[in-house]
Amino acid sequence: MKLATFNINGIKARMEALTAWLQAAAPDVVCLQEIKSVDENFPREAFEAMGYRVETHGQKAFNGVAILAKLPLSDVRRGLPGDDADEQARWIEAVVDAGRPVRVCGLYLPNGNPAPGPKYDYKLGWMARMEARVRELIAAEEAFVCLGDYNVIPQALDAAKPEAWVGDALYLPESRAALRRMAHLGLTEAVRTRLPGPGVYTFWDFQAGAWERNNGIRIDHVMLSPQAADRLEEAGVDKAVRGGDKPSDHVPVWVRLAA
DNA sequence: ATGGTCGGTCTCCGA
Repeated sequence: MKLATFNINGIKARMEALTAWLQAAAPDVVCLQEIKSVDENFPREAFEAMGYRVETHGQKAFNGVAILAKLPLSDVRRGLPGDDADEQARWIEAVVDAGRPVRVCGLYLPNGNPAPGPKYDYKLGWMARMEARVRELIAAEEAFVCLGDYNVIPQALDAAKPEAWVGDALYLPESRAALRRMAHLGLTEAVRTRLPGPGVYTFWDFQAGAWERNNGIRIDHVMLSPQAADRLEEAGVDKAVRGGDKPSDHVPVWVRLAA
């Protein structure tokens, strides 16, 4: 089973690039971030015609996540638990009903800039809530995968110019420590394991010729529960997508799990 | 060195 994550930065603007990649890469499951659409306006029929079930958790103009799956989905949940006042659409999960079921959690972790400040506080609070949900799922001892745009650069080797990110919310010690805490609960970061780097990036800014200069960072991650990590066969980053027509600033990241 | 680009929408904000 192939599972992928792709921050598309706007579904309307990305239909051509996204459908072309889906045809070529043929993931069984893909988690999308920054759909920037309410659920009613998401072009679900286009993906259903390609054989995907579609589950969205959107909002107007910003954020928004979705799961597309060629297999049946059950227990679909929208929103990260732990704060009923949080209206930002950044979390969706569902169980993929394969031969051996896998729970898929699609996430768009807050950017957090500028730091310090209320946006950074929200980021760290969100990560604490995610850790609480991960603890619940670990305790259940089921296979699950948390894929998405984490907006965290784990280590210096995950940035072409780490010195440029000092003081940024994506690279501050507290952000990296919060990500490490989830790893220490038993989650395996798939791309780190299979492509130990350096030079593996998933995001290149639209500005300042970042792509042409290969000034990238690795912030889109796939974290595997112990039961999912047992089944990890392969992980990859579809870097070439960044050089296509009307690209997102992120590229897809994927894993293949044994059936 | 420092300005530069997108997407969605309301003419600026978030990234």
